[in-house]
Amino acid sequence: MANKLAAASIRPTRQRVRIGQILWQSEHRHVTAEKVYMDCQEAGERVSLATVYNTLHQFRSAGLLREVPVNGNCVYCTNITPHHHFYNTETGELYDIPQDQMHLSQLPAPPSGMTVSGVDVVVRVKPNGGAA
Amino acid sequence: MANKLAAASIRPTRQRVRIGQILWQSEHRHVTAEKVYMDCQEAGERVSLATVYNTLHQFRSAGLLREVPVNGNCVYCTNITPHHHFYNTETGELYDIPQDQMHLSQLPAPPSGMTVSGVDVVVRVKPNGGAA
DNA sequence: TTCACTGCAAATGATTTGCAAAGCA
DNA sequence: TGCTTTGCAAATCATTTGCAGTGAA
Repeated sequence: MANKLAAASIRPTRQRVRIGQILWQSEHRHVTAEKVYMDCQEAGERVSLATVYNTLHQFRSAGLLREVPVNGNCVYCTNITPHHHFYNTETGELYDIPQDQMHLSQLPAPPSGMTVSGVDVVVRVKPNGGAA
Repeated sequence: MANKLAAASIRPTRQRVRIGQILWQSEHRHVTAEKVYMDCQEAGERVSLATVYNTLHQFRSAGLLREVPVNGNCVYCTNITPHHHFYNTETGELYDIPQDQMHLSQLPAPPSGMTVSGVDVVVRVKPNGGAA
């Protein structure tokens, strides 16, 4: 983990290493600052919320995390490979859509003077059993 | 305008009618509550910010407005026809992408028990002259 | 040792809410 | 007239920031 951070030019402090371990300990995850903070608490790690926010921002700036464009709170995705999301509008949960399961063709030309820096596709879904 | 609101089962109060006029007075627009509030002020209309927020929510619930999935503040789009957006990551501005200029194929099946209720595509762009 | 990082708590900004007064059907 | 809506300001919620103490190189 320290190497991973160092490779991204981020000084591997204890807090950052721990947060990194929590983020990438298992499968890809979708987290909020609050969630990471709680995970730290549970892991017995003493980290302040402010530091969690700072760290997530740094990780994102360094390209270690992706921010998912969903209204409301900041949600970060630990999967930085190209992919998209299903967004459960009832619960706010996110599920990955592997890139190869979605095809985007005919990307239009951006406004003049602009360069495309990324594309986010959010497929809104809702439980069909829930509301009649 | 009163008819439009009535058709959506929204009681056409003076404030709502005025807000509606401001929203749909011209071309399609992308607005925040704050923006609408300022427009009201300029138009000499006495409406409180809270009412603007409430009204925008109602209009959205009624399907008269679309919410654009961009992190940060709530942005509403007066164009409710299917379309997508360019998102200027430097300024936060949005530009419509007509539906026919973007093709989405192979929409993957949603998680079991879920129904797709909509798809949002946000193409992030940035000025290419800006930062070297 | 030095400068970056962290923690705390207060500050901020956007949005919501409670309650009394006013408006629409 | 009765019930909905509005307005104001205070309350919330998520996130950021200032500053003094702590830690990494």
